[in-house]
Amino acid sequence: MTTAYHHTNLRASLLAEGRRLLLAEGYAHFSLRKLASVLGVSHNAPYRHFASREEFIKAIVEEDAARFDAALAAGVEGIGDAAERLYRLGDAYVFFFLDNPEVLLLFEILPGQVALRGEVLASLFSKPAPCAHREGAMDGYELLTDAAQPFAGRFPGLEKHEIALGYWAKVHGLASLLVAKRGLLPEESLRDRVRMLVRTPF
Amino acid sequence: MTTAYHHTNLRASLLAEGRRLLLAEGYAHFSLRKLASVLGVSHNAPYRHFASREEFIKAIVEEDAARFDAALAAGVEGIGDAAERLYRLGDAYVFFFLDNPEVLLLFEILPGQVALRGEVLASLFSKPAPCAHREGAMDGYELLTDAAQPFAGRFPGLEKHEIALGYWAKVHGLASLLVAKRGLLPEESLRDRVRMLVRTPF
DNA sequence: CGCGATATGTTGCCAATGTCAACATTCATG
DNA sequence: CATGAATGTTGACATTGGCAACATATCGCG
Repeated sequence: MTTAYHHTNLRASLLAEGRRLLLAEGYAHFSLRKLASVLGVSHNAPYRHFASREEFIKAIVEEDAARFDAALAAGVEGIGDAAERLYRLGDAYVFFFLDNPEVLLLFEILPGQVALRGEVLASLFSKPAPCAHREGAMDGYELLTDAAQPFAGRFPGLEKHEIALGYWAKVHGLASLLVAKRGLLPEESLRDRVRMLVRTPF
Repeated sequence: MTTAYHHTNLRASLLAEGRRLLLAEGYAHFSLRKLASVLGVSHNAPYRHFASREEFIKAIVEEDAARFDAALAAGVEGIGDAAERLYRLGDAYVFFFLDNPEVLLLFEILPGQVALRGEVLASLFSKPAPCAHREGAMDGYELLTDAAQPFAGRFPGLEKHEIALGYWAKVHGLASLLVAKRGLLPEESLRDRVRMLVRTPF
């Protein structure tokens, strides 16, 4: 099989080793040629699988985005109550980045991606086309605003929509800050503290 | 003066034009040589002022960090009340990035910088060495935790420190989300809405 | 004023890199 | 087995970051 020519799954190897190299060397110093040489293939082999360096890095990030999506989906699986679903989504969001801080770095590498990645979140802040989704699917925007509903009365100046935004800003900001600066919360009780913060009304 | 040799303030020109190029071409495709040629100097002229491409980009970001600091400082100038100072800091934080969205992109370019830049914020999440500051200076950490004090009673599970963290996460997240996705809030009432959100207790 | 040190800018050079084109090998499918 | 599609290789080229050596301007100091 591995005839020294066909590398039996170069694409996968490139992605795996590429992620490691990318994180080790940093975006600026990462090079496709180095990657190719590490895998023992010619400097142009990667171009049979990816159109350019840029596209290759995008592919790596896309893999992580899929894992991220899966984690969010898993976090709310089987939860019926709207508010609880929201909280679980918040947990999953922060925990995923705490468990995979390098993914946040990768997300930030791609210009304009910041940390709104993931199919689930994509719909979170865009009013969905009416019923364009599969029926059972979670709709991020409705999920958020529904969960925000009970609090709407408590903050007279704010609409439901804005409460949802404020809430999600907190969740996103927590992930961002906690990853950027370790030690803001004691490591041993970190997850409990995050759960607490995520569940603090607004 | 401008004898075609000495460019009478190459350093400043490099920084100004460099920022434009960096934002136009993106981090990956920005090159010192292109910059030099745009300014009509030799490809090595920039190296008389900056040690490397990396250092050059850092210098650009540093300029913005200074402006950012200034904006934060200006935002709380003359405000005595602790809570109001906190809110003003939140306003200034979000507004600065709304007014200068490209700066957030630049901050994110540098690995590990995320958006905790600025001298003011640097102290925000690090317990300051006791009295290592000039007396009159604002101390971010105390500022935050002091302002959070009144709310501590309302959230039994959370310490003052954590309330402050949650609050700042919201502010930071707001800036991040609003810059990443324009149109989340209506443009005309944007600033008022932000002020409202920043002033919502926790 | 003059002169030397220093700052600033230039030219030449090199290795590393992204990417294209042409070619080679293997695989799959009839 | 033959032939075209995948997959991998070699060679070439322009661009780039960065070093070294050199040129010119500026400035301090006698």
